[in-house]
Amino acid sequence: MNSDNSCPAEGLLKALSGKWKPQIFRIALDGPVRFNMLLRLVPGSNKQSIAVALKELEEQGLFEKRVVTVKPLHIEYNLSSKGQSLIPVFRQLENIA
Amino acid sequence: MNSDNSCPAEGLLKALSGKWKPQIFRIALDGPVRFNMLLRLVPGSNKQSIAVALKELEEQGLFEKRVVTVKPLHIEYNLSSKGQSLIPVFRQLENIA
DNA sequence: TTGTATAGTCAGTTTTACCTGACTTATTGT
DNA sequence: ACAATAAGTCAGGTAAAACTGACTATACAA
Repeated sequence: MNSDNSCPAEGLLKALSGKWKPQIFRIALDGPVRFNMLLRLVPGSNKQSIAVALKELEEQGLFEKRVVTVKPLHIEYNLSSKGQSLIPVFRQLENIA
Repeated sequence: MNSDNSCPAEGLLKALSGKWKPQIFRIALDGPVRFNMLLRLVPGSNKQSIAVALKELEEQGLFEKRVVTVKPLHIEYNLSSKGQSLIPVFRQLENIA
């Protein structure tokens, strides 16, 4: 188990690491995301990977899951306040890259 | 191969991802780092992992390797200018965490 | 010349991450 | 009633990341 924290940034970096989470987070900047939507939007992705990524982003407290009880009844994921606090960081990374 | 870049931040996130790179980067904020130094400072690490991490950080252009030709002749790694541009981002992550 | 320190490499194994295809459950639309 | 869409789960397999222990090479120091 890793909670050594001599490096506080480690947890957040891990929360955004992996093959799909950066892309998913990026898309979530533009508004709520949904499972099948991501499956369509993220080229090369698959159900399992999207599901795992969404679960981890939620567990890490960056996304919030909610059931939307309108018309065709769906589930959406929004940035939590912690997730939103990452927006400027993410933008900064885009500038540097 | 992944150079899709619909997500510019992805490369930098990857460059700081993995079990050891965040800690190593964090230490490098305080000044030049060296192989055996990291082996001592990073608990639970091992030669191989440190070597791979340093190589990747260098390849990604965040670290610069140089041979220091003084007395006991050693090798040190410093933040490149790109690496330095990540400092405020890293600090921000520490604040959010 | 024997030993110690630095800075690694290499082969083999284990652990973690990711992928695939089949299956599920609930809610709609025709 | 039948098919479609949304949002998944599950088992099994492959690929990537990390770990271990043994080994190498160069420079000093005693």
